[in-house]
Amino acid sequence: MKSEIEVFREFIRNKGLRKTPEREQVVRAVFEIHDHFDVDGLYVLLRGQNEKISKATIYRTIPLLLESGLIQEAYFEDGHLHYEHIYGHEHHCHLRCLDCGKVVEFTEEIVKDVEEKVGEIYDFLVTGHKLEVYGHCGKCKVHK
Amino acid sequence: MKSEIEVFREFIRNKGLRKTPEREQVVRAVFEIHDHFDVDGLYVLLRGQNEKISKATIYRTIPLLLESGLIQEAYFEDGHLHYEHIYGHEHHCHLRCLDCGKVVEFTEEIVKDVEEKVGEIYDFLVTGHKLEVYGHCGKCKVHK
DNA sequence: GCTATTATTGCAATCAGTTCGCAATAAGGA
DNA sequence: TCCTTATTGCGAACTGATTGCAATAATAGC
Repeated sequence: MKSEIEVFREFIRNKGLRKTPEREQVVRAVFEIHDHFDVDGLYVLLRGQNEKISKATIYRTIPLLLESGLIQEAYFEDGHLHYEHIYGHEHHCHLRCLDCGKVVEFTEEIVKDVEEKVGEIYDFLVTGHKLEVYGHCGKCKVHK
Repeated sequence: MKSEIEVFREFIRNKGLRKTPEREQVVRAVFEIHDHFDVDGLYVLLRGQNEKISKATIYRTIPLLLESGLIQEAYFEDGHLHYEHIYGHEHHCHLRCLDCGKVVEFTEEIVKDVEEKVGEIYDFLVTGHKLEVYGHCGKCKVHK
């Protein structure tokens, strides 16, 4: 299996774009965070590692990461999008606590069947799905 | 079954808030749109009906509609959230075309089972879910 | 019904996240 | 190595959403 940086380089080359240290630093940072992240989180992480990079460049790199399939949008919260890297990870869904914001990941095979079924019925070439289950976690539901 | 405006009035009363024509106009508009909507859409609709209302008031009313269970967030697109009214509608999921943005609604009972199962495993009191399946619709997949 | 209290509204100012214009820089082909 | 031009960083600008405040109007009490 190719490493994420290899996948990225191949993507960049195929698009006729240029390989730059800034873009590769973003890729590295994204796969260093084993959790959901946002643009500011990446910025703080990279700056903390003494990398010279501007927020504008991170913003400009995100669409490349999405298009290359290395990351995907996870959810919208606190006024901005949060992402997660997906390359090399099996697909998973999110279980979110509406009170404390805690997010648990789980996998559920059966949703694949739903994808297939729905795709056939509505004549879609289905490429993926996003399932978020929400409610109140163990700690928070006590007070309800 | 209570009408949406009755549900809203009851909610407002229980919260000790005031019944105002502006808020009720928003409720009416929301249930007049049988599709996904955003704040600007509501604003344009109401202004087109010669209702005097400010965007600030619509923004301030949205959380009330969410809390009362009349609407829910549907998806984030074009830099802002889109909502849909849910009171009086059976739950449904979305199938979205990544190319043209077309959204089809479908219902799938089996996701209820997933909710229950996941809730038990992770000790959550599950209250709902959001499932979005995406891919390329009949028209758009031709060009792929 | 009238009055007093105070929640709500509308407006404009503000804020936060994101995008964009532009000059300086640097990647990569010739 | 040179040349072309994509990319970067900076700050300004933009967009959606929130907030402070004076004017307004909904309700509770009389």
